[in-house]
Amino acid sequence: MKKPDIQENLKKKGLKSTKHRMAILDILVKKDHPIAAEQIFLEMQKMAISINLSTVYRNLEVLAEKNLVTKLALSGDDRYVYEYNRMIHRHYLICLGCKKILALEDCPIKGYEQQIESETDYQIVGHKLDLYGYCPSCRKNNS
Amino acid sequence: MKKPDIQENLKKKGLKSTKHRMAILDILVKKDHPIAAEQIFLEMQKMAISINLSTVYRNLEVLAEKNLVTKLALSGDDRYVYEYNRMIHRHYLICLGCKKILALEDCPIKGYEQQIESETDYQIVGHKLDLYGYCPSCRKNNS
DNA sequence: ATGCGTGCAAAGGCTTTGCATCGTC
DNA sequence: GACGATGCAAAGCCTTTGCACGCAT
Repeated sequence: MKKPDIQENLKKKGLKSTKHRMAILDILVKKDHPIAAEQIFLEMQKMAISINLSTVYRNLEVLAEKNLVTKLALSGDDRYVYEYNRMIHRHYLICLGCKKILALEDCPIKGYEQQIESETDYQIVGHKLDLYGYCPSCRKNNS
Repeated sequence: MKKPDIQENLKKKGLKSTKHRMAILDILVKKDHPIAAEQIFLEMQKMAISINLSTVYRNLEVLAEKNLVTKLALSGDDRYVYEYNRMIHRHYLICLGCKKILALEDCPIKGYEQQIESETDYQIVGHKLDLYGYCPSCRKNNS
């Protein structure tokens, strides 16, 4: 995504376009998997952008509130990870060896939500599905 | 589950049967949904069992290590929840209104894991599926 | 008797917040 | 110029840990 698009995005949501905010969104847009606040912080340092970790958190909070970013609690890591909200329904495949996260785009439970809705009388608004396992290189090292 | 069974369970795993440990297991066995360490702590106080919160955590850790208990990170709550390990594959339906957790026993993604295994060359060892929505009573109050 | 279990207090890690200052609109 | 954004430091929350004491086997 280009810089003007990001600015446009922020404007639409009523958020100011600061260099910090844009850089955070830019980093997230370029990642195809969720990352922790600290990783964003470190990437910004690499990019020679001076920022405070609490500012990262505050921006992530606002961006999540405006639905530009999604905040996730995946197992296997005890902190939150964040990703750019592509408005695509996604699942994750997490390697228990190296903690690498892969995004999966297809969803096997379309019909399941409806089934549960009728069974429980809940209104289902979403779901979270993560797969756990070992990636090819961790499989080699373990066996 | 009866007290002797719990003791037997602990013994088999090489764990001493202290009154604390047995009470924690007993509480978890009786719950049909996962709860936080603090809730266990509070229930024990109600039962007039004096215990320190860190002891609760330490016991949960050992019990999870021995696979008698499962430690879960569900979204919507920023702390861990624990449940007795019934050796049943389970999913959860979490009410976004009142945070109530319902356990679901059927699993819609049996074949999906295999599909992903062949697609990604990962070795899949498990998955986590949670549904989110609003329970009947929260539906009423919101609408 | 030995080693695991416990209480207490303190530390740890991630995240949030208060306050004064700075930057964007 | 107004109000949101930021840095810094401190606090908050959940969880873990060190150490001395107590209890189950």
